[in-house]
Amino acid sequence: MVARTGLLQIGQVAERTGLSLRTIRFYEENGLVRPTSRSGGGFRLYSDDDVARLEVIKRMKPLGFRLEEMQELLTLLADLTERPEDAALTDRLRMFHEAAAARVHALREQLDIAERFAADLAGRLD
Amino acid sequence: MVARTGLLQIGQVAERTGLSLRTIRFYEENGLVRPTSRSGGGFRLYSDDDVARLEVIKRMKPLGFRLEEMQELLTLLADLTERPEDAALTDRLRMFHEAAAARVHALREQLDIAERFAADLAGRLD
DNA sequence: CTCTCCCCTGACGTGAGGGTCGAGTTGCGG
DNA sequence: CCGCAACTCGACCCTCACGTCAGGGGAGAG
Repeated sequence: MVARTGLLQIGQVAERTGLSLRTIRFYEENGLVRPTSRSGGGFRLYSDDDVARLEVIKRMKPLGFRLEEMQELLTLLADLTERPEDAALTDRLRMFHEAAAARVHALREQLDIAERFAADLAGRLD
Repeated sequence: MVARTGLLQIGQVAERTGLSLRTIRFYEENGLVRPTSRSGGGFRLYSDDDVARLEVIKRMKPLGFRLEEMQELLTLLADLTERPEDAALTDRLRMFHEAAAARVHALREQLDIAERFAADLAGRLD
């Protein structure tokens, strides 16, 4: 039985987020999400905040950022909620937004090409 | 000066297709596109058909097929133009089309998530 | 001839994970 | 308390589609 402390084991986190155990551990190795604590035996124990962080990463993934960049963006967003006035932070965020917009554009083009190719294939099926 | 035989060196093909030299060579290593011939010194010489083949591959890429699958699809399409009656070929093509449609769907979802995330970022820039 | 490109092969690196393994942990039922 | 199934651990190798680097060869201009 899991304690009602709200801490989850990696398997439960995986179920909740749709990420694989391996992926979650991989993110930790790369400094993206460290579990709040460990059990006596060494099991990773995640807080709701940890899970939220993982879910943000999951939402970022389609943008094609690298893990390193996602890490930067996560800490940037955290810093910004603490010091929203900081111009340097805002500038950095603007750059991320531009990159995201560019990526959205690229994704739209890919979708377009993919749709046309699928239509071509369909045309062959007469 | 390049001979007017219509044969292109790899660099010219790269320029024409937007693929990198490395990528073109890699495709050859994996049996996707073999240059029609070689110069005396061993330079790859590509015909227009070769280039067309590369361009088909480029259009397939957003669908996320693996190189092996692209190769199969390319030969399948070639076989189909020769024997359009063959039911086995048509079936195989139908499977490719289904996979393509699924991938298009997935791409659309990714685009959706990406757009929402970009909008979130924009919202932070007030 | 040299100079300057362009091209060659071969080997190793990278990014984001996936698979597998043997060993240790947890916690329930009895 | 013991047994046991389910869960987890770290460590390792595998994959895919290239990028990158090293060391060399070919083509044509001057």
